[in-house]
Amino acid sequence: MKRVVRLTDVAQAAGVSKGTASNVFNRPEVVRPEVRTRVQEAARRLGYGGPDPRGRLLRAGKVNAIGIVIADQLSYFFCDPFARLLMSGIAEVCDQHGAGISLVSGASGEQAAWSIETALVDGFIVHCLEQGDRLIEHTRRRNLPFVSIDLDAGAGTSSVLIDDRQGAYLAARHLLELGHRSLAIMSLELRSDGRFGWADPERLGSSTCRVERDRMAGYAAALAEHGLDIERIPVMEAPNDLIRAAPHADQLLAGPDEITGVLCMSDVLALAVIEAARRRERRVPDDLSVVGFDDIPEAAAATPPLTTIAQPIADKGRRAAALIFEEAEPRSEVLPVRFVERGSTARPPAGAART
Amino acid sequence: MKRVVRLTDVAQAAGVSKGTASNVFNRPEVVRPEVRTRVQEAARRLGYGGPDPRGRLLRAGKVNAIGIVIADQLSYFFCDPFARLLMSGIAEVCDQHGAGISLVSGASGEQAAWSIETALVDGFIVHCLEQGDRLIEHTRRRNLPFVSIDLDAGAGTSSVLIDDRQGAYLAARHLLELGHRSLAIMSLELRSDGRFGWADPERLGSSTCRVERDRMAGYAAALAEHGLDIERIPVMEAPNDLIRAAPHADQLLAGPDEITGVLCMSDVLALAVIEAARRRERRVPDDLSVVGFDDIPEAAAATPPLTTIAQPIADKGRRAAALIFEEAEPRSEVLPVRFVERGSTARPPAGAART
DNA sequence: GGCTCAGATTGAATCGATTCAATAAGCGTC
DNA sequence: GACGCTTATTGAATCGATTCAATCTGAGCC
Repeated sequence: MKRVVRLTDVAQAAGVSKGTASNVFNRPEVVRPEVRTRVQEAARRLGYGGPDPRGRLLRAGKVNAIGIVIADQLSYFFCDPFARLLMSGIAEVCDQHGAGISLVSGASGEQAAWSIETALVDGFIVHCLEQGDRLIEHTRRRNLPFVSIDLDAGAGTSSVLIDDRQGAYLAARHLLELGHRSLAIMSLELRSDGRFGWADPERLGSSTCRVERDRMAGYAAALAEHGLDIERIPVMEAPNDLIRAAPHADQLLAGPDEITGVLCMSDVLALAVIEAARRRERRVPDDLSVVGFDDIPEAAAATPPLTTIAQPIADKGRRAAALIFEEAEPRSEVLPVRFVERGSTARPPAGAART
Repeated sequence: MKRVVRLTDVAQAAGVSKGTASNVFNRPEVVRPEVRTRVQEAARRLGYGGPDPRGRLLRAGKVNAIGIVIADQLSYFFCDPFARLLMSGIAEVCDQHGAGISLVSGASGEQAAWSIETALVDGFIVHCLEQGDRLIEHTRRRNLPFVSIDLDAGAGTSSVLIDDRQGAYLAARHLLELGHRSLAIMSLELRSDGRFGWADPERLGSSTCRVERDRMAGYAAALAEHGLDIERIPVMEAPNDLIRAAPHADQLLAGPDEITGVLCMSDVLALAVIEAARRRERRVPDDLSVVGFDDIPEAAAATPPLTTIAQPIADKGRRAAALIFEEAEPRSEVLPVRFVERGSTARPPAGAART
């Protein structure tokens, strides 16, 4: 394989200096037309691919792209509805600024650190529920502007958040006001250890993830108002993915107590529960009420349409990207949540109601 | 703003040479523990963010990311169902190779060339229907491995394709065999000039886009077998987007002739037609048959579920990415298409059938 | 012809790292 | 104490471009 053509080679072939050759490509107007064509001629003859961005980059400094870090595989970006909406918000703002997007996966531990350290970007947006602190730490080391989404990055860094506690509170209050007393919680991963299934109270308390902790606290507050103790409520932890959540949803509904309402920490989990209910021939909402969280587009289109807590997902992305480009002082933005009542919740079946 | 800390600064502060400092970060095992900690100490004190990838890159050569070029805005990646599937296939293979993904938009002319020229990637995958040649040309100049999807890039470059002609042929034959004779075509953009609406035969012939041309040829072949001339068939050109296609779908159905079947060049267009039919109170498939193309997940979930031509979209992405990483001789791969009959097609209404 | 001045071209310095041949240091042996 | 051997460290070369002060060129004018 013959060596690749460099700017120097072109300059030499055209009989001009490197500086002039560089100008031909970057400020063609300053070089005499005949010289310009001579250089272009030489470039074509040698098959020169234009100034190598690697060299240029070093001098110019700016990459003109921002990196999005997630804790999952890259394919997650395009499969998960939440991630897609978030990304389209980010992409919108990047389009406006003519910046590119680099996707960085923090999936495998070792790899993650390296991916973040070597990502060629001008700034980072970090989004992840699990593993957040680890990735944030790596990202912070890069000394680049960065914004975290749904992650409390501590002082000195920007973040875009919602009031998860309030959202969860509204969801739980809704079911309680309908008269439900036999509730269960379908939870996202509480600790980043890949263990799913029934979660005991000890595990609830020790959750390392802010989002899950706050939502749990919101549920707890609403329950307490109705004299219920969250530690007495069955909590099932499941991966946020329709397929992998299915067995856990089944297990939840197969539990000993007859549950009349399920509080789900995401719409995807809620849809999994509805699916599981269908398999067990329990009708939603007549036999079982389900509340989601997020309000992804699939929520409104589901049968029955999902009662859920709406959060402005695309806005989250837009705001995060905007914060990167603003280069303003680090600050946190909290976006509003909203309760959306649709068809997946109703009063509990007459027989099951108890005070 | 104080200047950023460089490796040199750290080396100096720790009283070692630049070479040793570099080793501390890249091959820590070769430097004596006490020196190592001394350097790490200095790095921490100065707030050094680790070796700057820009410098490293120049020396090392490899970026460890591939670029995906599209003709649309970046947000298209996350909105269009086809693009999403394609990307998840690409992402899967990238995950396996531990490579990142950079999204490159070729949306605005000027910008496009620059984005491609300056993208920091080891290779390109180009996907676009319109504007293909222009983008391919820019990409080829980079002298990097590249693969085009759905685009005939000519000899010397790899591409992943499907047999568009055959797919379209199968779609048209299906409607014709059901007895439809009053057909219309809902077409993707035939020329990259942003003009939509009724397309005259002259425009059909001069299409600059391979995919559209081949599909049109497939339709024409099936029509010819039943003695019909494609030039006599109304063709409506529309943007491939549920919302922007709506007015064109309306216009198509409002046409003078009573149409009983619509051949759509994509599922998105087909869904737009079904929507338009619903608005005009024409029942699908009883009053109107609709055939799509692509078989996106939404096709099976639609009401009625869409009869369409299935193509292996995620596989296209997987194969394209694989070709990049293989670094094999350029070659073209043609993936299979398959006719999928669902609920959006039926015999034409009795009154409308004519021979 | 000599002088001025604007515009074109040059060439050295720079960006921030990695690499590797050469050197230095440390250690055991005879 | 000299010799070889291993291991650690150094320093210069390199990657591929951009930038800018200095130099060169040539036209216009007196």
